[in-house]
This record gives sequence, structure tokens and C-alpha cells, in this order.
Amino acid sequence: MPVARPRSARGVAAAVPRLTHADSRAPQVLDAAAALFCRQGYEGTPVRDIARAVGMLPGSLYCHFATKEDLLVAVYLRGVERICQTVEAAVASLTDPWERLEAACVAHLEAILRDDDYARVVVRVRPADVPPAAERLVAARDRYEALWAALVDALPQKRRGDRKAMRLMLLGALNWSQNWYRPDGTQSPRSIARQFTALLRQGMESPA
Amino acid sequence: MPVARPRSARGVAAAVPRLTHADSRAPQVLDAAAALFCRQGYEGTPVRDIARAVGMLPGSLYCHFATKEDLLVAVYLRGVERICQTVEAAVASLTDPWERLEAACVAHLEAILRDDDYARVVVRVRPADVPPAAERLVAARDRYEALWAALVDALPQKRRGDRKAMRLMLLGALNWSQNWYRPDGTQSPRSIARQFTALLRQGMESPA
Amino acid sequence: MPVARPRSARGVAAAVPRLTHADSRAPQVLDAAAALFCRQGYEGTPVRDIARAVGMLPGSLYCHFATKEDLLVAVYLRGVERICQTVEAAVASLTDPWERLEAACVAHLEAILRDDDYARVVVRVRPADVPPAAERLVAARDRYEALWAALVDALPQKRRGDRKAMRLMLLGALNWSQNWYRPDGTQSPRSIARQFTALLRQGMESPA
Amino acid sequence: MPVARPRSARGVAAAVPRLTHADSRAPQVLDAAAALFCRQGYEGTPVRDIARAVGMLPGSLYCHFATKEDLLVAVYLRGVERICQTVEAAVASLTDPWERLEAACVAHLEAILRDDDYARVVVRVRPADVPPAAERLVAARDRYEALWAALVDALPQKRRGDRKAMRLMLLGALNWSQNWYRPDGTQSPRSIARQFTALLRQGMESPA
DNA sequence: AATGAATGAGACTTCATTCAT
DNA sequence: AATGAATGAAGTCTCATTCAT
Repeated sequence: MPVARPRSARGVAAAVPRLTHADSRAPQVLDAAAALFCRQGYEGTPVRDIARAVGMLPGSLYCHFATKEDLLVAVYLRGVERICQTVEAAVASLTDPWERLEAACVAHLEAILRDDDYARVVVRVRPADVPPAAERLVAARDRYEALWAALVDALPQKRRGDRKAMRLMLLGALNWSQNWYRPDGTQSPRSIARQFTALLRQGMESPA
Repeated sequence: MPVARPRSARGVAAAVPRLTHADSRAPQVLDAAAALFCRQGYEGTPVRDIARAVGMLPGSLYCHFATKEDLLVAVYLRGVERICQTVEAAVASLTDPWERLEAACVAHLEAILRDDDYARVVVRVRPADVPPAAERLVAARDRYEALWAALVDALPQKRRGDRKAMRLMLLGALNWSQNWYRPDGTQSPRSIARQFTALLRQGMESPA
Repeated sequence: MPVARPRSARGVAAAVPRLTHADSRAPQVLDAAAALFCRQGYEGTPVRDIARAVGMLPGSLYCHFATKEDLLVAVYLRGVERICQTVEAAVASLTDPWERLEAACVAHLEAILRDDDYARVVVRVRPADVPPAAERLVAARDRYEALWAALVDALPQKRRGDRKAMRLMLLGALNWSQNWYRPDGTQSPRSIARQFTALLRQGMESPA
Repeated sequence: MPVARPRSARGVAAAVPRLTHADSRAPQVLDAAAALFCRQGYEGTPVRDIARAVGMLPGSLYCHFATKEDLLVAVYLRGVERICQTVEAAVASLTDPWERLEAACVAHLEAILRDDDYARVVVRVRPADVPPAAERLVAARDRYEALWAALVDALPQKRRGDRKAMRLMLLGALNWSQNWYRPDGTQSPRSIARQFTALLRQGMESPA
């Protein structure tokens, strides 16, 4: 039974950066959530951590997002949107199918390994971990994969094969790199992307 | 659902009606934990669920494992052990390097997609989710990957390239299939494994 | 979600964007609070619901009422005032004591079961639920009960008996009807009131 | 609600009141919940208060009841059961219909005003306050009311009238007394019950 | 080996209220 | 008069773990 708090004024100077309306901190919340979700996972991140990261109390988050789940959905959808744009931008000026594919791989890896917490969440969080939102997440992810399907379908293909299998192989290999990539290692996202693309193109048996 | 008894053989039974060590239900607990961890993840599985699956109360699990983490470690280590054996057995009778690789892929996929909850846990659970045990888990996983390194290194290679990249690509693509594989789909673990291997061997540009 | 405008007509829009006092939405807030308190109770009604019902934000309510409690008190007092007037008006033109009592019962029931959210709150909300305001609420309710005491005391009484008991019985039975009355049932507030009055007048043993 | 005793007999009480299995405190929890629900209502009672009343931590309650709601349901159902028994016992040795009715009123009032916290909850808590359990509560309450219907139907009736109305009037008046009864007043549950019954039997117009 | 009760920390969320704008 | 963000306390509930029996 929460009791009315008496109306005493609250002390403290105006030095505290009390924010104006225009300064909605929802974007900051989103950023913090993305940063934590991609590092600790969804279940592994208490809302309190997100709140602390932006200097709020846990309850204050609910001014901006109705539930923790909504927060994840917002991050995820934005992640899909961003990586779609990133990849599309990366291939926009190219015409050769293999060049386009390689550029997409580079962009994808740079995003999910280094640059874009939102995109990282898309790869890190399993939709099935958040059952009530799973459908929407999967739908979004599918949009992104459609983009890859187009890239793959554009490749010249000298031999019979399942393009779908190829897409699954490539994207799986790229995504899984989140599990082993270390930023301080010898490989860069770009170099990994190139190697994977080359392998896929020529195979190990091709002559130099 | 008794599974192969864990490593060490153990002492004799007492005369008292106490259950002998051989009757220990630890293996059942381990099975249940593997089944749940690989489906719901480590954090997503309450010990209560594991207990219920074997008809015990939560507290009773602690007769067999000191902590939930220990339980995970036990499952994980056994998972590595089993998939090592599975893959080794699959390639044992083969000599051709590519045949060996393909057989390994088939065995790996059948294990992590269908047959072996322990192995599935190895692919599903991130060591980083369980910080205090992470090192041991990674060490075990590395043992398994060494096996793949050997398989890959044995391949004849006509062109320069990073064999490590190839291993990471292949294994990543295989493991990631846990995220999209559906048992009721048109593809079987075996057919996926074959496609991936062929792609890696010949690339998309090779002529038929 | 504009609510029926309260009694007074409203002047024309001023040139100045500031609203005049006549424009105050306090009455609408009061109406919404009455509607919600009588349906969901005091504790069961978040201020947010009240705000939403009048198209405001929760904080904006505090321009009109210092606390949620004040809001309840305002509703409650007005409820007492209104049901007093309603009942008084209903008996004003009658002189026969039993006719007056019956008319009062009809008016009371129509108010608390159907017509008057404010009056309903008086019956629904327990003063003890709002300790700091309890005294004022009870005092108001007592004013209303005094009215009933007068109606009952005016009855001719052939036998000894406790008029207070009679009042408590009748009013209790009427008020409790909030717990079982269904608007779509076969009984109307009026028919219930008549039956209760008749029973009280003649008892079950009286001959027809 | 005694729980099955576990195998071993129990030693003497230790100084520390550590309880044995046989001492399940579920009944104490239920008692405490009944005591608090009937005084503060369901929503007005935090589980923490119930826990403190039995010297537990809030979380510990969930060993015995899955949710706060389940706790209420358990209290409520038991309340119905008890007041049914109380009233049935009170009328068992009587044959005269009016004597039986009066005895029932006395028993009912003594229970809901003084003796039986469980029964008080049945009168105090509105099923509609607990939507997911409302149906079960109403069903239980209906069982009790059926008992009253039988008592009322057994009355000799000299004039036409709605027995249902009579039951609703009487029970409503009795139940509402929870809102005004004060244990330190001049009236006892018994005296109230007698007055109400007499009024209902003879009405105010009957001669002495 | 297993039980059943209890713990204590921490999870997400709600809510009346405040306040600069 | 109203907004929108934030507060801080409190709410119900979960969960790994402990321990006497």
C-alpha cells in the first residue's frame, strides 16, 4: 500500500543536468540496452543494469518501454533495420555479383563484430528465448535474410547446387564468428570476410 | 533412461538397504540436465525443472552435484567427450581426407541436431555465460576443435589459404545450423553436411 | 475521450490561449474518478486510468487534486450530497410514512445500482480503506444515514422494536444488493425496493 | 490441513524452534492470511505482512502456495466450508423453520463478526477483485447460499412473495453488518440476528 | 540418497507523486 | 493547465542453495 509521499520540495542545486522534454533519453536507453544485450544476452541483463548505464532508476525505464521485452524488440528491430542499410549501402555501388557478396560479408562482419551493438543483438539473441515476441523477431530477421538470398541468387553458378544451402552456410559461418572472434587477434572482420568468400567461390580444390 | 555410467568405477555396496552407488540416479540427473540445457539454455533452465524431470525435489539434486554450474560442466565435458568419440568413430574406417571430412560433418550434425543432447549443449551454451567455469569449458571445446584441425590439415590443398579459416568457416556453419534446422524440414543432417562439404571442396565456380 | 460536460454551459473560447476557470476539467476528472472508483474500487484504480479516461497524463491530475485521496474524498462527498438530494426529492411530495420509505428505497437503489456513479462510490468504498480520510468520509455517510433515521422514525410502530435495527437492516440489505444485482436480470431497482419494503412492513407471516 | 507425516518419529524439541517436516506451517500461513485478508482486504494485504505474521520471509510462502491468489482461494474455500458447517450444526437439532432460520442467523453473524476469520473473508472479499479466481469463489459462495435458500424455502408463508427476495434481503443485511458492527458496542451478533429475524417474520406493522 | 521447508538475494513491474518546462 | 520524464518505494514472484531429518 504505497502511501502518499509528503510534498516536501527536494533539495539540491540546479547543477544537476535535469533534462528538458526535448532531451528524451529513450535513445540512450535503447543504446544501453543494445550494448548490454549484445554482451550479456537478454536473460543475462537485468533491467537495473540498463538503468544504471543511463543513470536512471529501474522503474524509470518504464516511461519509455512498457516491458523489458519491448525494449528487446525495439533494439532487435532497429538492429535489423541498421544492418540491412549497412549491407545495402556496402553493395550499392558495385555490380559484380561476387564483389557484391564479398562487400556484404565485410559489412556484415564489421557490424556484428565491432561496430553496431544493435546488429550484434540480432545475431546474439535467439528469438525463441523471448517467446511472446519470437514471431516478430523472426519476421524481422527473415527480412534481412531475404537480402542475402538476393545476393546469392545473383551469383553465376557453373554447377548444380542449392543456393539456399550456400546462403545458410555463409551466413551461419559469419554469424558464428561472434563466438570466436577476438578484437585483438590477428584477423580483422574484413580479412575473415574475404577468406570466407573466397573459399565459397573457389573451394579448396581450385588451383591458384 | 539410463545412460552410460560416468567415468570412474566405484566401490562396493553396503549390506544396509541403502541404495548402492551403482543405483545412483546421478546419470539420470545428467541426462535430464542435458535435455533441458540444450533446449532452454543454461540460464533458461531452473534446477527445479531438472529435478522434476527425474522425479526429485530440487534440493535432492545437491546430493549429486554441488552446484548448478557443476552440473553444466559435467554435461558439457561429457558432451565434448561423446562428440569426439562419435566423430572419431565415423572417420575411423576411412582414409580419403575429403571422405573423412564429410563423414565428420555428418556425424557432427547428426549429433548436435538430433541424437545427442550432451553434444547439443556444447554447441548451445556459451562458456562465457558461466564465468567461473568458462575456462574449463573452453579447454574442452578446444580439444574437440583440435580434432577438426587435424581433419582439415590432412586435406590436399592446391592453393594457398588459411586452413584455420576453413575450419572456422565449416564448423561455424555446421554449428549455426542449430538456429535454423527443423527436424520436420526437407533437409536431413546428412544432406546438409554433404552440401556444405561439397561447397567447401569445390566452390560455386567449379564446373560440374 | 471527452466526457459529458458538467452542468454549466461554457463561454466562448477566449482569444488568449489560457483557459478560463470555467474551462477547468476538474469536473470531468471527478466524473472519471467516480466511474472508475465505483467499478474497480479505490485501491483498484490507478490514477493513470483516471487520467487516460479524460485524455490527460497522470501528472496533470495534480493540477486539480493534491492527492488521489483528495480525489476520492471529493467524489465521496459529492456522492453523499447527491444521494441525499435524490432521496429527499423522491420523498418530498409524499406524506404517508411508508410511502415515503418505499420511495426512498427506490431512489436509493436506482442511484447506487444504475444512475449515479458518485453515489455508488459511497456504497462501494470503505472509509477504512483510506485511513487519513476515513473520518471525513464517515461523517458524510452519517449525514445520509440521519436522513434514513428520520424516515424510519416517522413510521407508525405497533410493536416494540429497535428502530435503529430496522434502519440498519434495510439499508444494509439495499447496499449489499450492489454485490448481486445484475442490470440484465429480471429485477429492477424499483421492484427490489418494493419487495424489501413490503417485507419489512408486513413480515412473512402477515396474511395477504 | 495436516500434511502426511514422514517416516521417522521425531525427537524432543530442541531449544531452537527448527521445525520438523511434520510441522508444516502451511496451516499457520493460512490462518495468518485469513486474519489479514479479513481485516485489510486482499489487495490491501502484502504477502510480506502474511509472511511476517508467521515469521517467514515473503519468498518462503511460495513453498506452500503458488501465488497470493491461490492463498486467497484456499482461505476463501475453507471459509465457505467452515461457515457451512457452522450454520448446519447450529440448525441441526431444531425443527421449527423460524427457529432454524434464527439460529442460522446467529451462527452466521457470530462467524463473520467475531469468530471465524475464514468466514469473514468470504463476506469481505469480492470475487470480482480477483478475476482469475472469481469463478471458483462465486461457485463456492453459491454453495453456501443454497443452504440459505433451503432454510428460507422451509418457512411457512401466509402471503405471496418472493422467497428469493427474502433471502437476499436477510443475507444482505447480515453481511453488511460487517461494515458497521463494533465489538465494543451494545449489540451482540446474537441480538442483531434476533432482531433481524423478528423483523422479517412479523414486520413492523404486526401487533405485539 | 532424498525430503520438504526455508532462505536471501534479486528479478520485473506498478504506482502515486514531483517538477522543470 | 498541462506535459513528459523521472523518482523511490513497494509489489509479487523466482531461484539456487542450505539443512535438519
